Amino acid sequence: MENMNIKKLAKELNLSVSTVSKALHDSYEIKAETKEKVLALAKQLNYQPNPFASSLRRNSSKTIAVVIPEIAHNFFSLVINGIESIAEELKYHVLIYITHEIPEKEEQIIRHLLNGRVDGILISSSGTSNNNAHYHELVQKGIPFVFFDRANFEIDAPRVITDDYQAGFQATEHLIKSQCKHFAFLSLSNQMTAINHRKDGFLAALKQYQIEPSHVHIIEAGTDETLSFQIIRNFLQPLPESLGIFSSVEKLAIQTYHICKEINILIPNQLKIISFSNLPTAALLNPALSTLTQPAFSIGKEAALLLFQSIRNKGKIQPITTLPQIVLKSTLFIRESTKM
Amino acid sequence: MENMNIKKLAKELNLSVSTVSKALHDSYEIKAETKEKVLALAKQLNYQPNPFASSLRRNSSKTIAVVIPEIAHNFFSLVINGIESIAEELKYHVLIYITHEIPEKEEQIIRHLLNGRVDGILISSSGTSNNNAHYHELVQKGIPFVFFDRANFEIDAPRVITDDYQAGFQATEHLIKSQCKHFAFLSLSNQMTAINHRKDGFLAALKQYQIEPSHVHIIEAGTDETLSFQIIRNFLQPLPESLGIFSSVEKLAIQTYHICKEINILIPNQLKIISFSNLPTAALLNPALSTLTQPAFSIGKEAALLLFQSIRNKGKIQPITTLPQIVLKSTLFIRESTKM
DNA sequence: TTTAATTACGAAATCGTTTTCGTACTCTTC
DNA sequence: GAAGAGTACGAAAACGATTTCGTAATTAAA
Repeated sequence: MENMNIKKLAKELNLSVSTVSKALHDSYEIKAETKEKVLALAKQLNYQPNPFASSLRRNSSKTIAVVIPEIAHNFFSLVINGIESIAEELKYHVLIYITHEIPEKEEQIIRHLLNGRVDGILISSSGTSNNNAHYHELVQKGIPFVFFDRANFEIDAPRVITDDYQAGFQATEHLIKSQCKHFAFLSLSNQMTAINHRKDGFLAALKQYQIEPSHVHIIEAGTDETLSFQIIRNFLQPLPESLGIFSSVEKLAIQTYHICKEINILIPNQLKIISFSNLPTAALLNPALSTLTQPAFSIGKEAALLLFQSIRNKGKIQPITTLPQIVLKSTLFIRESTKM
Repeated sequence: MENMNIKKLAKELNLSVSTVSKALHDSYEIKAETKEKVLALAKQLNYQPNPFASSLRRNSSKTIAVVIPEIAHNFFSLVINGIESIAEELKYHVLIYITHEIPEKEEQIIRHLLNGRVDGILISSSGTSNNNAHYHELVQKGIPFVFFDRANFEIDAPRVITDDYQAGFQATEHLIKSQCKHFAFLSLSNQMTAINHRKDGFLAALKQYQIEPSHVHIIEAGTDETLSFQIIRNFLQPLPESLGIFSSVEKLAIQTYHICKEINILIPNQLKIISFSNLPTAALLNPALSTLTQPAFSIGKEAALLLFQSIRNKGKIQPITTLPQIVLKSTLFIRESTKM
């Protein structure tokens, strides 16, 4: 009795394979009595259908993929939590792929997923916007996908994002009102939509308050750890007067903290800093870090819901509707790192 | 040309399906010229074999599962990073399942995976040791699995763990030498092997230094967030004199920090604390947190390597060998939270 | 009583691969 | 030139489910 399968089950029951299959799927063709017998023996013999045979025949995998730049990152792991909460409920399986912020890696992963292994994909893009071919291939193949956080706006796919522009504006306004004179925006690259929206908000606020352009600094630190350390350190030496930093991602804020500790810059006296972050310890840092916190869990949940909606609608006639775009709000937490 | 498959490919090439399949797998039966033609057209038409048909026939899925208590947790996400690094190299896919620390959930997940969806499983157990039936079923079905961090020692499966006893001893010794008088161990439950080993090390150190048993406190805070907050808060009021806390997990240490902030307990003056933790911001906390840091990435890597070894050996005659158990060392970082 | 519909099941095709055979054909070798 | 070995391919049987179609047996309708 090494492996149970539907054939053995049928033989044991003196029924045909098709009858058993139908009984297991509660088909109207099978009478209640037979169904009960089948279910009972299936449970007793611990029968579980072979998922590959099933997927092959049905052409659906009950599996989705999550493609993210990194996983050891509070934001993304919280998003996964949200995704999992929905997937688990719908009995879907979740495959994880990590791009390590390498666009080519993302392309390769997406291209691989064209083979039908998954019914849908959730993507937080690592891509530069100049190569969208792989997304178009997904569209062509009819594989549903949803962007979250880092969306590609040139692609017609549903997305769940946050109010990055407004949040950026708000954070910057806060720095301005905290009497900063110089303003720096810490960015990973100028190719990521979410980060660019934050930057736009930053710049808009500075413009509105008529900040001298020479007092505005855009620092592109990149994704390489040691390199970004150097870039930030260089920027801080010599230290601009009354500097207010708006970090677009948590990692760069933490690096800035480390550097300040190392070269004895006092926060918030000499430098104020606010950052996008989902750090559970933001309030416990020395000094407590002011943050813009994204509703990461909800982002995951909403993105998953959108994806499953697309999966369900597949094949059906799509009503001419506006592209689903969900915008969630980040929350501003003012703490000591931006104290006057 | 909706979906490419091997049949269409064969027709296009005027070859049989079997020849094409063999050519794609570089079989010696096919001559070089034919192989080239097949490969060329396959690439041109963007042919990718259907993974389910392949898995069904080969009875292998090129997929592993990772079953963990939670994901929004520095330790586990770093472990996943390690696992992914190996899986990616071997072109395996990684499914993630989260138990939320619920043993029944773990059982259910494992039982589901008996259907052959994955070639192997990496488990950090949420289980109480009194129910091992699902592990035995895995053994019976011949599905390889490896424990990491939270192992079940009653099950004969390879495992990757850390030197929890020694680390616990070392941490406690450090607290003793920092002039603490009372000692508390913060635990999630008394059912998790790794945590119990840490506790054993804790108790052994206290015994060796002849600490009065009435000065030793074991706090089982449980996995529920609000409840554990209360339990810790209650313990700290009134505050035992010269208290040294050894937290077996990061989360409880962070909660302790929050509580101390709230009720104005000064660390390290009134209370010293050291914790197992992979927090990237441990050194930036107020005060900087002394930690025992597990080599999380390596744990993931080693566990994955063991698993793939088991997968490869499957079916082959197992040499009578000792059960693979890899013990990695945690690192002690002494910081301000345990300063005299 | 005949016809039509309904009920409950089974045979067989199908999903897209992989793999086991079988077999023409060429090439040695004695 | 007969036997044996090697080369290069094809036919067909798996893998384990799902689903279409067909059909006996019963019931309902006319």
